[in-house]
Amino acid sequence: MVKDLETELYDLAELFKVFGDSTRIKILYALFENKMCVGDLAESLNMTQSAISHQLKILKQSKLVKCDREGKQIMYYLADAHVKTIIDQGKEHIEE
Amino acid sequence: MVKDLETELYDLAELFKVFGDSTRIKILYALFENKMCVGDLAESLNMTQSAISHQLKILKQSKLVKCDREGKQIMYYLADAHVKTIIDQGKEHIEE
DNA sequence: AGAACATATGAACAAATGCTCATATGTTAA
DNA sequence: TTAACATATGAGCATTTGTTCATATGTTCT
Repeated sequence: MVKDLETELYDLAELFKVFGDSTRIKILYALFENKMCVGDLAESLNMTQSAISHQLKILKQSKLVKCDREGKQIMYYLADAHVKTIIDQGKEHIEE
Repeated sequence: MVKDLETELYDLAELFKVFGDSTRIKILYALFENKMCVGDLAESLNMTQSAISHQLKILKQSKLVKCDREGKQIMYYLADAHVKTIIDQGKEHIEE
């Protein structure tokens, strides 16, 4: 799938914008270890269910997380290894 | 330098926020090849000198770029290899 | 010193963003 | 089918953000 450079850089910025929010980073970080449901994420981050759900929607649209329903709950998990790699690279930059 | 997790994740989000803007990504991309002065960046991206200068300030504060004065001009360049690595990882995620 | 060039900066404004609140949707169990 | 639980969603609001405009700062050359 070929895109012109302008579009590619725009999409890149859109992707990083998703990483560029504390709540979303915390969600992703929480999902490093285990998959989690919305309620547990909310409790874990001490935020409302609604706030978390809104952010999960953005993460899902960006294909950073995926989810499966398990009964009443919907379990969220990291979509692929890039997520962790990108965050780790960011960490390295900071820790200098 | 040790930080608690909360702070570390906050700083991470702040870093990615910097990557999360088209103008700044375009600037960084332009600097992949050569160091450039403010005026040339502005012309290259077809934006005003002021707009570019404001964004360069943010990039500099985040230590993503550095600069040296060369006569009347101030040459900007990527601060380190992480910048390119992070952008490349983002690209990989998108190109799937 | 003064003119010309290059960059930085602050205020102001419009657009984007994240949270809250209320409510809708969807699932399970009685 | 109804109640209870789990998640999603839309509108509204306050905050943040990026650009523009005007102007300040800094450098070079005459």
